[in-house]
Amino acid sequence: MGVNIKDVAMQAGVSPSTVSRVIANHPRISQETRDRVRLIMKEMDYHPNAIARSLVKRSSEVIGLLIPSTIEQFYLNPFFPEVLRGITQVAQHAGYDIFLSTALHGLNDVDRLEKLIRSKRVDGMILLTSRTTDPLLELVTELRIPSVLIGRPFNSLPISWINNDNRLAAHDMTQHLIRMGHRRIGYIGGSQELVVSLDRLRGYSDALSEADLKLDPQCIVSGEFLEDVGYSGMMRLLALAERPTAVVASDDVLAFGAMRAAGELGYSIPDDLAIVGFNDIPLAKLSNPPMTTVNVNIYELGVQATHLLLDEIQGSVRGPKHQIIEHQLVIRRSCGAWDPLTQLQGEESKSK
Amino acid sequence: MGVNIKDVAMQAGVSPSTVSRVIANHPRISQETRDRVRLIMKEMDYHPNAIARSLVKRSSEVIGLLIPSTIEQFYLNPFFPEVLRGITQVAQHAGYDIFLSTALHGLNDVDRLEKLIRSKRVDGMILLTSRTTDPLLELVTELRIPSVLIGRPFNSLPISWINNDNRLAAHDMTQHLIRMGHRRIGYIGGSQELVVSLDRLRGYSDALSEADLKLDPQCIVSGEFLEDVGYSGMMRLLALAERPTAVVASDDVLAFGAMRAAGELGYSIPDDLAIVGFNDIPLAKLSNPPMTTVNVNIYELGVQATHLLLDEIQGSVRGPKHQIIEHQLVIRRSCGAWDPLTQLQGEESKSK
DNA sequence: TTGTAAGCGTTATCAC
DNA sequence: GTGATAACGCTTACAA
Repeated sequence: MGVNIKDVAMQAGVSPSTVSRVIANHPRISQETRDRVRLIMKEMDYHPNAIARSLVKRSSEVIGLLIPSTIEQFYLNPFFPEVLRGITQVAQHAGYDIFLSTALHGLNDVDRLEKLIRSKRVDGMILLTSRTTDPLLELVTELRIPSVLIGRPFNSLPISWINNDNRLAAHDMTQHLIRMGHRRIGYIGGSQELVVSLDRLRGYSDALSEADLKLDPQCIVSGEFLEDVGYSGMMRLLALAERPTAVVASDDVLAFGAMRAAGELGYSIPDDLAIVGFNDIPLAKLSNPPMTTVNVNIYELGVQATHLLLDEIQGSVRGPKHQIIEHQLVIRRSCGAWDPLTQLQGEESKSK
Repeated sequence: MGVNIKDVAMQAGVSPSTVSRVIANHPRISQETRDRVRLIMKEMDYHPNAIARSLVKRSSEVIGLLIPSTIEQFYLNPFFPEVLRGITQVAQHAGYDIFLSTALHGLNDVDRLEKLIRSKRVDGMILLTSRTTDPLLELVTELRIPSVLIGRPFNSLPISWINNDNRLAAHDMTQHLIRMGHRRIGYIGGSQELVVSLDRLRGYSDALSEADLKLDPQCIVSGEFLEDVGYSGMMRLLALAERPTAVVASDDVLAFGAMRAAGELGYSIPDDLAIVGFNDIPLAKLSNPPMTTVNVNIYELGVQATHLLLDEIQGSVRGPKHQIIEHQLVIRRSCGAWDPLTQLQGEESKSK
């Protein structure tokens, strides 16, 4: 049905190889034939078959993205579209397409990933999270497929990664609350299996001990990165005999849930309770009051991850590379540290 | 490097065709050889090359998703991840993967789409929006590739689609405001090129004329589905000599922006101003006050679109099919019609 | 500068 | 039941 390279060749009175060379912009081809073949291609409305091309070139110009199987958590968190936006931006520019691995219902993540890679449909992988024990990470290093992790491996593994300094960010944010006079600070975190959760928790606890505040396990709750978890976590914290006066949530979505809980119970933020989040998702500035959070530059994480991956695919790097993306504390009103002067300079004040 | 079907065949002492049949679960194959081949496949850690398979079968078991070129607008609106969630859920179950078309920076949408389809990398397409004149829609019908539109074609085209009754939904929502006593109601809409915008605007205007309220063009502003547009749109409405007492935003993201503008100017919602949105994104219930909106069942749109597409790909349907997904008004507090009684029954009250 | 021919790793069509 | 063999549409030595 479709017109193929042979048809074009025949029509142009050349061989298929010549057509192929024209497509590939091969240098040693006469301007005349090049023009003629191009014309015929247009006339016949020829489009190369990418599948056939991939088969012989053993590369697909496609980047794979593995969506963790905890699929709802992922899609409901605005982190995902934002990092995807960064990834597509760079991929698009380089002529790469993106493959979302989702097939094979019932198989576990490892098998899904192995199948995706071994089926040769992608040239490289971007992994969107890392866990303390992470078979996916082990698999990609074992299969030696170009890959980049957004996050950091818990154990040392030969894989490239892009990350924030999550410990430092959480430390700075907690310290900010301490400096504002808070002495009892709660923490609502994501799943303890996720490395990012541990790093942020560590920063929180580091800041407390630096200030000679004791770490009370009662003040720490954790679950998935879901709004409901923030909600119920906050309920628990507020039910404590000795209530915290400030709460660090390790994700804006958690902070939203926390604010909702506090609001329903009649607490006023930030007067009765300071709440801060993490990530600076687009809606963080729209909450009421606007949320103090950490801008981790999600988009930039996606961008740099893709650059790193493309470098690796194109063989221009040897060995894994790492990169830390800057973060900024974004002080808005939910922490109670709103300085009207800064409002004159812009909509929000960024420190660090 | 990788082990292929020939290697397996040799090792198992059979022909490649036999191995292929084992993979395909061909019925006429002896249990004995089947078991032996399976064993060898495991031992050699063989994984079929999907590319080679696609080439000969002329199908990829991949669904294409075209991201409109106004990429930011898309990613920043939670509609996207939510519909993607529905799509992946069904695709995954059917063993299909998802391809996000993003490549070919600089080419326009039409060329991108044509290239994607003609390159044979996808078996079918899901289109995420429709415009009043939409070359993409024309292209997919012309190329006769299985496709489903989420939305509806503006002009009659032989394409399957899934949609809400957007006119009715906007009508009902506007009517709801009218019944609450509002006589001057503003409208903040998405781009006029989008069919969904027109349908919702139509519902709004229908409701007004049914109530013998005149349609004032001054009261209607439109732009992209971006928070900023809601913000500036609201500013404009509030600057009118005769201010509206209620505003219908044709998207929750617009409504968020509208609420932000009203908040900054010191209006209290819903006391001074009622604001309602559209779509019921996850964060709508978290706004302050919680947002009255229309639940259009985004996830379900994705699910049904994919079902329809798979039916079409698998050839089990002839001719385009259409389907309307139910919507529900979700009455929260931003419209001022909060009935404390309903709070006892659940977190929100749904009518219709 | 261009053509010939041998793959790339599968599946499908015949035979036997 | 199983095995040759010919596609699928393209790229790339190797020749010319």
